[in-house]
Amino acid sequence: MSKELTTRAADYSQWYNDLVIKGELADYSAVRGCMVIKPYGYALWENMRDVLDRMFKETGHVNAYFPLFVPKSLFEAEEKNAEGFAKECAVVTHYRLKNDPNQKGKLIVDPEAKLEEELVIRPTSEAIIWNTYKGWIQSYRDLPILVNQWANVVRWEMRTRLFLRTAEFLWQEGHTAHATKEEAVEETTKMLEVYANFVEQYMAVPVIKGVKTANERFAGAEDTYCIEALMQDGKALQAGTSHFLGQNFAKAFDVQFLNKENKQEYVWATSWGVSTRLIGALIMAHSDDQGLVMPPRIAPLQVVIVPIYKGEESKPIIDDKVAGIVQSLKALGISVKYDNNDHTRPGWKFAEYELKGVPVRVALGLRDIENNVVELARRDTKEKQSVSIDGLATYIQQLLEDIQQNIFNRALAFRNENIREANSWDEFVQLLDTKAGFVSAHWDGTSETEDKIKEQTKATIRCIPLQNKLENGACILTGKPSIQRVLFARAY
RNA sequence: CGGGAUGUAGCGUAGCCCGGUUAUCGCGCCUGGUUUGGGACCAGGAGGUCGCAAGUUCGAAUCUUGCCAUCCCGACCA
Repeated sequence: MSKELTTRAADYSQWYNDLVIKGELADYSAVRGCMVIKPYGYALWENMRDVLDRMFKETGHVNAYFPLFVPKSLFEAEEKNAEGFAKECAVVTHYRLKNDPNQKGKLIVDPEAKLEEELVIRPTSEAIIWNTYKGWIQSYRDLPILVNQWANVVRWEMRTRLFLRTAEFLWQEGHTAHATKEEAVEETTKMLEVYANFVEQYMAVPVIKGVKTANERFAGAEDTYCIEALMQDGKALQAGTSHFLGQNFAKAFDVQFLNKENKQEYVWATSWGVSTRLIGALIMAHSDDQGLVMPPRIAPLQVVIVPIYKGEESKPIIDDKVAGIVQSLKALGISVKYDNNDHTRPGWKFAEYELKGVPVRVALGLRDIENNVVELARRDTKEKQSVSIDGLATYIQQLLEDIQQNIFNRALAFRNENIREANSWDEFVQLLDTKAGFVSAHWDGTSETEDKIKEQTKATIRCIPLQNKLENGACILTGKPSIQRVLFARAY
C-alpha cells in the first residue's frame, strides 16, 4: 500500500484529510456529509469517552437516553433555539415505503403514510429533554437533575469535513436543572473546567477558557462558555461549550417547581457538550508530516513491538523474549501490540505505526537480545535509544508520561507564541494576515462592531477570556472605550 | 447554497481535445520461493458497471444533457 502523505506546507487541508483516511481513523461513506468511523478512530473515541464519562460521574452526573426524534411542535417551543437550528434540520415526514408500481424492484415513499406531525431528527436535545423534565420536577426536592446523554445528532451542514464538521456526529450532551441561578451558573463553569482539564491533561491540547459574545452564543442560551484551541495552521477551533440557559427552556416547556416558601418558580438550566470534533482538534494540534501523533493517555495503542528476524531459527527466540515484555507492559496497564506479521518488513511497519501515531515503538532482533537491550523510538521526537530489557516496562511507563508532557508543552508553546496584541486597526489586520493565531485586542462590546470586523477580516471573537485582566483601551475598529481585550481569530 | 476543480481496479494515473479490436502504467492484492536493523526481491496470477443516468451514433472512457460525490474558495456552523 502506497501511503504518501501530503505535507502541511503543500496543502494543509489535504494533509489533514490524508491523516484521517490513511491513518485509518475514518472514511467517507455513501451518505453525503457522513463518515464511517473506523475501528482505530473509534477506539480513540472510546478512550476519550471513557475518561469523560468517569469525570462526569465523579461530578455527580448520571447517564440517560432520550429519543432521536423530536416532534416539530416540541422543537419549536423555545423560539431562539428552534430558529438557530431550523436551517440545518433533517425532518422525517413519512413512516413507510412501498413497491414502485412502475418500476419492479424499486421502492417509493408511500404517500398514504404521511406523518400527522413531522419529526425533527435532533440537532441537540434540549427540547425533548425539557419536555420530559416537566414530568420529573414538582418540588425543589426533585432538583438538581444532573443528566448526561451519549448520542448522535444530525446537523445538515452545507460543507462538511471529516470529524470537524459532519452531518451526523457523536457527542455527549449534559442537561441539568437547578433551583437557583447561582447553582446553574456554577454548574456551567464547573463543566467548562471538566472539559478544559480533559482536553489539556488527556488530549494534551492547551485551551483558553472564555465566554462567547452575543453573536457567537448558543441559540437559546443566556451565556455560552467555551474552550478554544489553536491549530497548527493558526486557525482557532472551538473544542467544547457549556451553556447557562437561564429559565428559557423552563418557560418554553412550563417547567416549574415549588420552592421551600411554597412558591412556584421556573427551573434554571444548563447544557454542555463535546463531540467527535475533538478528534479533529487532536489531529491538527499534534500531528506532523509523517502522520498522526497520539497523546499516550488516550492513544488507541500505546506501544508497538516490531521483531527484526534473521532467518527462521531467530523467530522463536525473539517471540519468546517479546512474550515476557508484553506481559510486563500489560501488567502496568499499558496497551501493546506485537506485530510479528511476516508479510511486511520492519521498515514498512516503522512507517505505518508512525503514520498511526503510536507513541512508543520497540524493535528488537538477535543482536539486541544478546546485549539484553531493545531499540526504543518515541513518536513525538522520533528519537531512538537503546534501553535495557531489565525494567523496560517501567521505563516505558515513564516515557509515555514524558511524551504526554512533551506534546502538551510543545502545543502550549506554539499557542502562546501565537497570541499577539494589536493596538491599531492596521496592526490588527496585518497580524491576522501574516501571523495567524489569536489576536488580543480591544472591542467596544457591540454586535455591530463584531459583525463589521468579521466582514472585513473573516476573524471572529473567539472568546472573552475568563479572569481577563481589566485594562482601559480603545476599540480596534471604532475607537470607542473598552475595558478589556478579547481574543480574535479566524476559526474552523 | 454560490464560484472553481476533479471523478478511469483498493490507491495514484495514461488515454478524452480529434469516437473505432482485448482500456495504459506503477503501487497494493493472491500463489510459490528467497528475505527481514527505515516503506524487500524473483516468478506466476487475479482484479474494471471508465462516478451514475439518459441522449447522439453502426459504434461512447472519449461528444451532449441531467444528476451524484469529493476537494478548494465564500456564506452557515460544534
